Amino acid sequence: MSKTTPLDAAEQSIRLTGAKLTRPRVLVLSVLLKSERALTHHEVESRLPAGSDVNRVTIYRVLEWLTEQGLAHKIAGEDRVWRFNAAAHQHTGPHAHFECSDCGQVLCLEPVQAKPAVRLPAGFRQQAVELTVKGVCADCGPVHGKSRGHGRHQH
Amino acid sequence: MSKTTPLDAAEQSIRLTGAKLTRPRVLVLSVLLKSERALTHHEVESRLPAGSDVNRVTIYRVLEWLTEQGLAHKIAGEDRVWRFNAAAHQHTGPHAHFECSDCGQVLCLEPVQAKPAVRLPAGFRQQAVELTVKGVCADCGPVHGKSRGHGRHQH
DNA sequence: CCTATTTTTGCAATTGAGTTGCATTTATGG
DNA sequence: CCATAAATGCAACTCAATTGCAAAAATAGG
Repeated sequence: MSKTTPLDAAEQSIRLTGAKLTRPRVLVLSVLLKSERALTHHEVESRLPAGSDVNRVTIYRVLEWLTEQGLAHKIAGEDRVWRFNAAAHQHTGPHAHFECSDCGQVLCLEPVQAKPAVRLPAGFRQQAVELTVKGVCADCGPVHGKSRGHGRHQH
Repeated sequence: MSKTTPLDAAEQSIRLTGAKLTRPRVLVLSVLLKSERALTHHEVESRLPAGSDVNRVTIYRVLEWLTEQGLAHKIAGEDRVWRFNAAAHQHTGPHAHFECSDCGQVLCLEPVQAKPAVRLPAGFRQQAVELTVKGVCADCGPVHGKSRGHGRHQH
């Protein structure tokens, strides 16, 4: 009953795509799997095991590839920076994200039940609905009393 | 009962801010007012009257300024390009956008009635909800029968 | 195990939206 | 008309992301 580590999970998922199993792919995917929120390219880079020495461009390409394979999900934030999260965290149906207007962090929210019907102009075809809640995350918000000692802003 | 032109409307709105009434501001705002959809910086630039000769940077700055003044609204698209539309088109309440996955065009949709309640994690504060419908716009969609003769894609 | 073949990587250079510093010009108040 | 604060124009810059191409893996087949 050994728990599967993110690394194992990553390796497994990548094998299933039929493409080559490479170190950068495994490492990047396992970084995504370990995070509960969507990560920027830089965040992924800095969370790679020390000395992994994976090229910047390779990270971009792996991230892109993971998205194509459906193993990751790509989110455009207000700061024009892509963020990625592992598809394991994905919900189907209408997708909801939270975006912090202070630090820019993005995370997936529970799927919404009441999918609001939107009226599209004639000739328009709907493919997906995305709901983004903007606000302030716990780290950036006003600390009333509790004083959690971190609050690292990213801007 | 002479109809107010976009130019007049633009001039009026800008006067009301109390700031200087300048040619670039009037021209840019009137371009936004004339468009029913959100425009990128480049679209604004190319729609300025021939020979207006307004600097690229000035357009950025005017667009930014209009947003600060509440005269325009800034939207981040999947293609990491800002789009702006005149605030006259704005609705209050939960905001809905349509984004074409083909040409990237963004436009405002009628406000949604059923604001879906989303459950945020503890410590998170909600400021705004934005609903984005992704799909294919009339110009990019399959032309079944009608054959409208334009369909200019932008990618 | 070794080699052929195809993918991936790494590196360097490039793109393109958006920004900044600073000198010059312009709108407006007196 | 003049002073002056505010905008503009210009050039250079930032920074995420992309591209071309040669070098380096990863699998398939022997």
